[in-house]
Amino acid sequence: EHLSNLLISMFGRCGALLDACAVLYRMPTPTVVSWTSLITCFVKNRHDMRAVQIFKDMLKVGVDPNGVTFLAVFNACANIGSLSEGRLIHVCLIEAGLQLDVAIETSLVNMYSQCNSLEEAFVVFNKMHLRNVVTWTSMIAVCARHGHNEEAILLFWHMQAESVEPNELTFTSVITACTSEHDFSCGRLIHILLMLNGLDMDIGIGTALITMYGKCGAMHDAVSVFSNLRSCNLISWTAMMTAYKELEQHEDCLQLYKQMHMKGCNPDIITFTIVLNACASLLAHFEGMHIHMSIAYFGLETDALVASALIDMYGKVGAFLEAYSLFNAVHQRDAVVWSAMISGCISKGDRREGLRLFHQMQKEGMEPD
RNA sequence: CCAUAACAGAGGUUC
Repeated sequence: EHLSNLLISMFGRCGALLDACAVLYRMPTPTVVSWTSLITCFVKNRHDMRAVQIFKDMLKVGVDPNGVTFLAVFNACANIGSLSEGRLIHVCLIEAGLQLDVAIETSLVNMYSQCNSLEEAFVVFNKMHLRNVVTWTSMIAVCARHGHNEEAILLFWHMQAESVEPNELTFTSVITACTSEHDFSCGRLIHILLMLNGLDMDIGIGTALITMYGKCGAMHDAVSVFSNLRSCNLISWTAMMTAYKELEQHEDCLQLYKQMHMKGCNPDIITFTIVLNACASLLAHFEGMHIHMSIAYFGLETDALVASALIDMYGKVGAFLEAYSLFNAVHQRDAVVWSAMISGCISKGDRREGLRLFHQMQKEGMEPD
């Protein structure tokens, strides 16, 4: 039956869920490992509701879950985001009377935070006797995601105090918290820690650092991190361009865009909006048109994000015909597309047209913000 | 030991 169990998880990896089920149903006496393998299959293929259902079937036929089963099923609850289901299975866990280990408790923490119950996540977290890097990182990331940045930063130092070694994920999460808090001194301190073990050249961490320094106005530091990066990808290029743009170094932003292009790295929606913003600030009509051509080449003209940046750029440089024709070509107009077009009219001095669009926007069911 | 926990980093208009 070890072979059958392996078969189940193998089918799961291939996405052949029906075959996985068939194997289990053909087994004379499926064990807890068989059931758990099947649940894991469904979770991996994002059929989380079904996974929970299978867990219940398993209980019904009298097979007792073990720790691994709970890991899988808490994962499913986390993906569904159903707090009531999660609590119910938490009760099952307690009733099962299993010896809790750090992995089970961490998956509980994660489940509660994914279900938006930071309080319950903390209750579990605070009760834990042993917390490893995954536990701490999970808690830090969750706090940052919920905007509890000070808490995330405090947790990081607490973790240091307990001599748990942070990893790449830990660092990116806590740096993100520093970014949102505009906490330059903490960010710099963490940067120093990173330089001690060479992780400051890691692309993910480096990108987070660039953004942190950019948001804190420390252009010099951002550039130095960028130039020390082990390698570059689209995200790190874009982060650096964003830093330049936000600190009003628009020429440098466009310069970097050209460099990226020369290195053969293709821009995406986010990159385009950033460089278009830079063009708008510089009133660089020609440069903007050039970028517009690239956007058309990639077929991204009617994307709402890109279109609003294009309309904004054309509006600011005074090219209203272009702005208008783009505006008319966008099918999914969100509030930002409308705002970009309306403020284009206003800055041109055409208040009447601006007002007309404002009313038309409401008529089309778009709420102004 | 046949199944085994966090999966992070760049985002547009106006303010």
